[in-house]
Amino acid sequence: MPSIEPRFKPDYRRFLVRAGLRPTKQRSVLAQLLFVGDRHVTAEQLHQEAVAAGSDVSLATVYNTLHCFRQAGLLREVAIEGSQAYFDTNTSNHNHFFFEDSRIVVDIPQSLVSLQRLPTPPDGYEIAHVDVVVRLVPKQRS
Amino acid sequence: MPSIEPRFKPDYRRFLVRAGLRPTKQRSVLAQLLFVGDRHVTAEQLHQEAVAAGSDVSLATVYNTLHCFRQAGLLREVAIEGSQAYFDTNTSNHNHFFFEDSRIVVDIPQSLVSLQRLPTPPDGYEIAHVDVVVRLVPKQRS
DNA sequence: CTGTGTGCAAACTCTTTGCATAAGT
DNA sequence: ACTTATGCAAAGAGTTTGCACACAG
Repeated sequence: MPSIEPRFKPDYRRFLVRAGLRPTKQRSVLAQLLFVGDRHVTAEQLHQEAVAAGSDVSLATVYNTLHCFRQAGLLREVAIEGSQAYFDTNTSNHNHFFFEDSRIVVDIPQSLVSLQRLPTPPDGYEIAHVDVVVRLVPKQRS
Repeated sequence: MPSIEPRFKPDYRRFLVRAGLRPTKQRSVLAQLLFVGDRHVTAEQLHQEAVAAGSDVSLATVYNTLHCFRQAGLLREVAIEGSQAYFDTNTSNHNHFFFEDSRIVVDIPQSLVSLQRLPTPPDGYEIAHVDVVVRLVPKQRS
């Protein structure tokens, strides 16, 4: 039986119910960690945060919950690095910086970049999403 | 001892030498399969093609060779789908369509899309590459 | 010959799954 | 009560690695 800190904000219970999800302790804790602004986390990161916060959620549940949130439209999964999945709490169509040294993902302020024109999708298809990732490396010398 | 079809074009041997790589049989075969235009392959795909072409290269060698080619600047690795790595024989800064149903990657003709302006990279960093992936799903109805 | 590449199998990482237990309504 | 979520451990996919053998120069 996991010892979940019972002092989670009840707001997140309502938040989950509104999204059509059962407000379990684990989901409340994870929601509380996730939806505090625009975040980009891996399952492993979120799991460690939850453990550090005193609630020993299992990694499998973190995965389940992330996919559950994704299906509910609360998160988007972004493919940036080969093997690891990043989950983005900002579900709108926006762009990302990726720091290749630290493997950190951050949003690019909306105004700083924009596509001049979208390509016409091939027949029978429509555009689901446009992902723009600007990959950054440390500058060589000054 | 793998039974490699000995009729690989010697051009690819020179091609590899020019890139600073030892022209082994396996590398020649893989180069011949890869560099016939703009291709986007996974390791598994390329391995199957090589086997189908009669040269039983091992999957490990396909991985080794792909990374070797990437380091030599002959390929670029594109992160599109969570788990699988796609290798792109077009190393220039261009854009991609990704068909989510068939998981196929194709280049977007250069002229069809362009970034209006690139964001200024944060201090100490420079832009290594900009990846634009336009994700396509089958259109709902006609 | 000498050094590098290859093949195999095992290891590894990230993710998913099956099943018994626990929690939500 | 009934249903759905959780936790664990095991399975799974994709990729990497270690080591003996083979090949290129």
